[in-house]
Amino acid sequence: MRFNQAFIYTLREDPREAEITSHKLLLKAGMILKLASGIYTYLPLGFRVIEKINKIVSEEMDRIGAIRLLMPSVQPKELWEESGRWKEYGKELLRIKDRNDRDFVIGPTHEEVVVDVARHFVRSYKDLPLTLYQIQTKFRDEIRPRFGLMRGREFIMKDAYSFGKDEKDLEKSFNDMFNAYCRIFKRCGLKSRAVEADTGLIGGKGSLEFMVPSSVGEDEIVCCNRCSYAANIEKAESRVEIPRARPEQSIKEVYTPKKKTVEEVSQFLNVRREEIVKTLIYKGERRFYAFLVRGCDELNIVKAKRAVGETELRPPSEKELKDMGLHLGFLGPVGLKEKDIYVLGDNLIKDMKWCVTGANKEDFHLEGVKIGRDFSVDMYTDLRRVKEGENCPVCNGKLSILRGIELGHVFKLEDKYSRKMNGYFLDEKGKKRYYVMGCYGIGIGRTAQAVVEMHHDEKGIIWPLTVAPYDVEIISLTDKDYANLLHDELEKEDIEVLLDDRKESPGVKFADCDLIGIPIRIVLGKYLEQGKAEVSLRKDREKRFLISKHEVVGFVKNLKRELIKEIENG
RNA sequence: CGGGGUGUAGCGCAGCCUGGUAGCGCACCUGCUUUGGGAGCAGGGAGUCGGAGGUUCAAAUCCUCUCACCCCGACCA
Repeated sequence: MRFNQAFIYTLREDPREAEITSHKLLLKAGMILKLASGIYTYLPLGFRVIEKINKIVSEEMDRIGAIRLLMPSVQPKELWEESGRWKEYGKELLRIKDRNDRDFVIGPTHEEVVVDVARHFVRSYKDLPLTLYQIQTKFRDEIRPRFGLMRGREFIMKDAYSFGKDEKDLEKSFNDMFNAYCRIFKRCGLKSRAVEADTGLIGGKGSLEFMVPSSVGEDEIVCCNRCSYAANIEKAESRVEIPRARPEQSIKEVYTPKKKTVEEVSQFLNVRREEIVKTLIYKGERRFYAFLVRGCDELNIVKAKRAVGETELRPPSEKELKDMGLHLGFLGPVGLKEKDIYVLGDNLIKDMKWCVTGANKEDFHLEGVKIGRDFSVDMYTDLRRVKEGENCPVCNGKLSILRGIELGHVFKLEDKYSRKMNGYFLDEKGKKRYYVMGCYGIGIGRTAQAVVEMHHDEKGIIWPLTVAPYDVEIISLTDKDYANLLHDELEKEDIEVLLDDRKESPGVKFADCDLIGIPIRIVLGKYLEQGKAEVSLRKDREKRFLISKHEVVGFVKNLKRELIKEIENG
């Protein structure tokens, strides 16, 4: 490909809309163009990267026997009513009407459609297990699109769905998929890490996310320094030393004027934060809940939601609090039952013999409160957010918290959708049974951007060869004829080559080459008089090779092979 | 949805406070020169000043409303 034909337009200045490096670079290098918030055109260069990733993904899917198809992105409401998600999904689901006023959705995911496909054809246990996948554009009306392709509203996703006879089939498909994902991210030049995760809206039991550690990641992951334990903060657990408690006392009301925060109360009453029980009131779809955690802990809202089976929890309004006779800053568990509030306690408060709580009365707290005697808890569970430095729940090692970009997610769905949508088959005994399903996603665009985030320098992108838009860029400074010849020869050898044939100064060509990030560069310039071309790598410009004209093609072929091997060996 | 910010040529910005009919750099077009790290000279094209309404002899500039986009938070496979 010649630059003049390639539709490449780079930006000289930083685009104002971008904040993080990978987003800036994708825009500057002319890889993507924004059309609306969270909606992007993949320009020719960016699209080549997408296609490279798609190819790696489909090769790995094919390797584990998954079958590719393509499902519609516009889907009828009826299907979503069958699964119950027409009601559940909320505003993120883009709903549209056709000319006859019939309701449709733009697919944010394809469980419904794929079950519909399977149930049309798969009636016998002999057809199982089966895994179907597609690579397709999806739409989720995200509340806040951000960081370019990192969190778009329209985005390309590989989604796969496995259908099995039983748990054993599911286990096998799940493991195959897990291994495929490891290979995919490795081949893209990324160091991914699988972490335990909350299953969220899609539901089901087992769930692992594939994360790439990065400071710009939107998720927090908890990792053990000793064993392989790793979990999304939403799900993570830990072991905590519980300090020795004070002896039991009788309950006593104390005057605490304007002391609203745990910190203030702790200082004013001279008690440790661990001795205070913090009461957080939330309103769900069904009722009000009180979540009790130690004063030194924070409530993990995802765990809270899971515990009460609510999809949404919001803090009560001032009026709602007032109506219940409660005061922000002086909330406490004593007497909440009478107000018909469901009380949940974090596991760590269960054995407290003595604590300080709000008195549910302006400017007063209670001391010497004892659980069971002074108030009761409807349910104990893990509600707290894990903190850096706590102990690993598996091996007691130290936990650290880092940020990560979620690139893939594998779920065990079991029969959640097949049951609701009557997706069944007949087993060996002719008995009707529901598909045991798994679902597996990879964000393609997000993966592309994560690669940029991990591989760049101050000059631009440094594509790993496996996902680079081109393998080689030729910068021709003198001899046009030879440049053209070399270009054609390389193409003949299946080397993807970009020849910069623009009438630009050398500086511009070098700068663009570094910005766009093609892994191998061939400069045809002053050494051409000696019959030599100059070959260098984007990742290390210090190393340069002067290669005789007739050996260039062979040399580059070798180089490409080596670069690929390097990536695949990690 | 709450808080903050920005909309002026393809991109990045100045002009707005103090109203007088739009400017800079880059990019683009033409010509000549230049050619190993974002070239020089000369000439040129390009803007409903986000939109609507209002105030005024006169609005990019002042007022009201509105839309879009960005950031933080809430939220989210």
